[in-house]
Amino acid sequence: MWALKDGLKFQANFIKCGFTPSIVTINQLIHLYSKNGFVEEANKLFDEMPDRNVYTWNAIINAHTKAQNFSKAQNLFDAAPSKDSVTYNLMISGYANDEGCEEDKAVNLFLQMQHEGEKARPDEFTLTTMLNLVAKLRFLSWGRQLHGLMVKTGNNQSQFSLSSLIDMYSKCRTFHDVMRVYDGGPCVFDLVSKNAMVAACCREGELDMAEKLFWHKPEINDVVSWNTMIAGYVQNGHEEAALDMFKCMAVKGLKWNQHTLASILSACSSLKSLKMGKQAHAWILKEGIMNNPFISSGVIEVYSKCGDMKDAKNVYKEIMPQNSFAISSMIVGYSAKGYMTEARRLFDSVTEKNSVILTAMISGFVKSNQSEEAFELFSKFVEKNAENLDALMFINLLGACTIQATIDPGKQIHAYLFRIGIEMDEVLISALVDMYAKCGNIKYAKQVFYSATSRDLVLYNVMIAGYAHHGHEYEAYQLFEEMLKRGLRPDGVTFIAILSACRHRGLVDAGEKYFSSMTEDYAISPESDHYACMIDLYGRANQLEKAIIFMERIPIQPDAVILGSFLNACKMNRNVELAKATEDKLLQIEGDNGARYVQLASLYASEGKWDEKGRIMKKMRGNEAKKLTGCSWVHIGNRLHTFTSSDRSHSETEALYATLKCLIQGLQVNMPIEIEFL
DNA sequence: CGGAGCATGG
Repeated sequence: MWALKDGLKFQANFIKCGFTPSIVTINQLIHLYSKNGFVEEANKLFDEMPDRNVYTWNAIINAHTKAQNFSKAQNLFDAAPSKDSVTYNLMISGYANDEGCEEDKAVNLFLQMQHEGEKARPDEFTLTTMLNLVAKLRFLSWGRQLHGLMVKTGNNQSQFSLSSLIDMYSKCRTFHDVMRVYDGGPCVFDLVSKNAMVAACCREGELDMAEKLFWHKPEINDVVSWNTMIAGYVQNGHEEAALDMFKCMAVKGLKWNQHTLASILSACSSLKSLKMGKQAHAWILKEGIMNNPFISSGVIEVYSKCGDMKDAKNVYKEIMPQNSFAISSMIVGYSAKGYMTEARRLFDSVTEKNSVILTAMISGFVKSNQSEEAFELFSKFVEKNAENLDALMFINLLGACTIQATIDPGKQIHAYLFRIGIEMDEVLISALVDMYAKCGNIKYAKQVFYSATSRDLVLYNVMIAGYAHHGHEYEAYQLFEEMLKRGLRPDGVTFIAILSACRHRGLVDAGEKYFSSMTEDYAISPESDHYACMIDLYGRANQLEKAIIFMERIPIQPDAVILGSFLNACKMNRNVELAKATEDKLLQIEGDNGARYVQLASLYASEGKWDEKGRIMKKMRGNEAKKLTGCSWVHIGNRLHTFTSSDRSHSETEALYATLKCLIQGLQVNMPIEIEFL
């Protein structure tokens, strides 16, 4: 192929001499120009050609699809006197890779192609492009059909089809099929297929396997291989390993790029490492890659996660355009610091609000315990923007219901989900089950759980926790067994749920059985929640001696969670001496947590040791520990009413206290009570 | 003379 300069020279010459080159030559020139971004030049050549063949049409269509001029490309496609597979493939790949929502056009062209017969039969190029598209859309059933067609037409043996199939099955979240393709493939993999396989393992959380593949013939690894591994570490919470790989890349003489830095920024955010984040930021500025939206939002995310909202804002002001993820990071950052006014102001200033931004604002409200605002914002938004809703936002809203323990908004959201026909995946179903369980309706939780077509570990975990929460320990055990039968491997969260089930009824034997099964059968190392559960269990079963022995055997430094449980166990078993010793340790760790002082104070009060209680309360004031005021609340209609102790601020306070008085009197004389609500 | 695959966000 010519260099661009030679092409231009050649064209100038033939114009000067009045010589007309062959179609093939002009086709090559059109191709050369389009590859270098000279679409206008290519167009001119095309327009002035006396004769054209199918290559000519393909070259000019290619020029326009690559320049994202789809209407022009489509017009040329429609006008082309003859079309072959390449003509179709160009259009399909153009629509498939477009950022807009033109995917259906790619699918329609693919379907149209089936009627073309010999002239334009779908080939390996068509099938890999289509696999790429269904991977992007996560349409597993279409992917399977394309795989079938590939096998039928004998197009499943090349490295291209191999990598596309691995990628498609991996992105459609069926690792089982990835392995089938991998095991059925050839002995030798090219680099792209290898990289696709490493990425698939990382996506599945199979890091050991990913590492094994990566370090097999490491000399062929390229920047993509390294980026894949780094991203895999970050996504699986191994930020330190990612940073090691990042440094190692430089040693091996491989150059970092935007993908590398995007993952590294994400690692810095997770580690809350402002220092490393700033170093990455400096490198990014030097390389001039701030215009990449992944990078700019990543930098903002670092500052915002580290709580440095001043610098986050400075960066935010500099970047243009401000993409949704940058805005979202700012809102989340403000919310985490409790700057809800700033968060709201930024949110209101955004003219084009999409679901990413809305979800950030809603999640900010939920996390700062302003569930009412979250609901209000949602209903306001939903009126004018009903099509722009996604699952994550509903998961946040359901989280708000769970925190408030208010079932009515939860039910409304559930009904709404049905009405808009959103895809009910495991995550959404889990959020619904959790909401119903924590809002007190285990029956609905169960119904939703059994309505799910497939159940993953998280879904089992929330259901088991739901049963435990409601004291249905038998159902919890049964579900745990069912989960094992279906080949799911329990994790630490499962055991917290199952141990809680034991704890509620003081079922010591069962608890001990599950606790040892966790460490021995599943090699899960217990965390403080597990230890706390066991101590609580012994406490409730009035077996303080066992709790004491258990405490001594805990291999980790007891933290506030463990000591808190132990203190409760002492309280339940009326061992004030031991409680006092625990108290000192606890206050050493958590001197600023007011709730601890209250816990201690109530322990002494229950023993009638008023002097001790006074001593603790004094100590609390001395340390300026603050306890959040406990409150009760009730949802009526669309309003939330909250009440704190001896609170008379409610607008209906007189009527409320009158009703309360009436209720108390009714209870005292043991009479049926009739109350009319407003 | 042409067309395809792997790595980065809530």
